[in-house]
Amino acid sequence: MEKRTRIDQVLATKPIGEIITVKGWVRSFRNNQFIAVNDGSDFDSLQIVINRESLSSDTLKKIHPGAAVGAKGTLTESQGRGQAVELKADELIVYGEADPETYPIQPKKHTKEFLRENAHLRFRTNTFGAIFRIRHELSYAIHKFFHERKFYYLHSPIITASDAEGAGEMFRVTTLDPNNPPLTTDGQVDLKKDFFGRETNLTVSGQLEAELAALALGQVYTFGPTFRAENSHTSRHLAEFWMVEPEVAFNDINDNMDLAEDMLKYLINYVLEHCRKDLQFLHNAAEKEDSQKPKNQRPDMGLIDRLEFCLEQDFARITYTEAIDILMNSKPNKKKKFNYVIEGWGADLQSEHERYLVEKHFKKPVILYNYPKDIKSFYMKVNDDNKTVRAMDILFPGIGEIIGGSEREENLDVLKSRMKEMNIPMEELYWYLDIRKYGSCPHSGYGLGFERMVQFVTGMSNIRDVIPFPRTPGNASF
RNA sequence: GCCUCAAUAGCUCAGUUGGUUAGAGCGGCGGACUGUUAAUCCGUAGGUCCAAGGUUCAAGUCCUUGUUGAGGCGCCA
Repeated sequence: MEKRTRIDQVLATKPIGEIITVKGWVRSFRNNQFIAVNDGSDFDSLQIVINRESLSSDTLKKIHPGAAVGAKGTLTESQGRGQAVELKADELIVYGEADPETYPIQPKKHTKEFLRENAHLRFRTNTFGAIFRIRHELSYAIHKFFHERKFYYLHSPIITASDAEGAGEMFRVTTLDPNNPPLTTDGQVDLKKDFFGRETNLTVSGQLEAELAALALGQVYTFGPTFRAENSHTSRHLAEFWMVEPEVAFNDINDNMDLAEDMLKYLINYVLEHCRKDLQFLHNAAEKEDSQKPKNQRPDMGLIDRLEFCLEQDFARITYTEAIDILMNSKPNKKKKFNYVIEGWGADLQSEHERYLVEKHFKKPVILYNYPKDIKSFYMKVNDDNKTVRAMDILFPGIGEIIGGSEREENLDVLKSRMKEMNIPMEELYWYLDIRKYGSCPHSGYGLGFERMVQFVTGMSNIRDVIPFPRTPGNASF
């Protein structure tokens, strides 16, 4: 059969009267006559109208949802109502059958949980087609945003030797035989005999490496997989996820917040402009689902309205201290409705507090900054008050923390004493300290959880539904 | 890691105080149908009630343990 024309092109250009060939997968077969074929290039399918007499009954029997087909014929204006054009097929080939007795994706409503167990096939549904097209556009938009601003894409290593970052539990990387590892004379596993001659792990963050590059290239960003061996069971955690980490020399905490807010708005706007059909479907599907819920659990806004609202609003920017004041004076705190009642300054904010600030008090994205130094990482710049550090977290409705970042401590002595306080081994991170020794300067950066961004933009409540093959504790299928 | 809930047909679920042969919708299969929109109509098949143990005359239903899933918390992005 001839080369195919993509269905998105057919629908966009509508070359009526021309003979074209399309190839894709059957979504439905109606009235023994109409085949909805989707090739993934567009949310919409193309209706193929077959001539039953010209097809063998053998071929007809093979047309079922999920089958791969090719059709050649004349594009015509549709006589029916649901579509502008359709393809009158003269030839139809079934490339691959899909036995309806066993094919799990039938034209009916399936739950997200069921489709998650069939993650290899869920791309063929409307919902996941839309999600993964949007995921692509979003990752493209990230590169576009940074490229337009003269950032360099830095490929930070996946395998790292430092286990000193304190960013979470790590996955060990080894080629040693677990049943029979080489031992030292005192009976310990001899890591000198391991592949790299030392203990290695999968990266938990590209930040430290990004800092090295930023202090020469000026502004860089990483965008790659990140691994955390935390035993997290929530709808917003994965063991393998993708993170975007810009790092900019000479930026202070305020520049950092500006960059993050600009980026988030750019991404939201990009998706609104480029993924309209997919977004509209997800918007409608969510609306339908929400209408089943009790009134107090329904969101105030639909998906698209929520995204547009985010674009129009300046994000609220408040210090940790101001946040504590708001929370101390809040109804749920006074009435002890919080599981963790805020007693005073210094308390770590729980997700219920973050959710109150974002969803009840401000009702828009919130940037919290200047946290107590005791609850934050060693590399964050200590303020003059010597009590707080220039950390910032961006909180989104429904998602929680979507970005975490800071201005970095560029003063060698202060950094060293912070590392000492927090038991971070300095010898191992000599290269990180060298940056403060030679040509140190103020610099800032943050990490964006890419899947959390996809979650926000698609309105998916579970992070496992916005990554093709989710890795979570006890699950690495596919 | 902690807490809560769930598991019944391919899917989504119902199944009363423990009581005869386990129910529906969708999907499947067979048939009808040349303007359908997850088509419709008629007919039909389909079950190790998550697993193991226990209580009982009797367990889908009660108890214990385990497995898997969902939600919440912590860790964070």
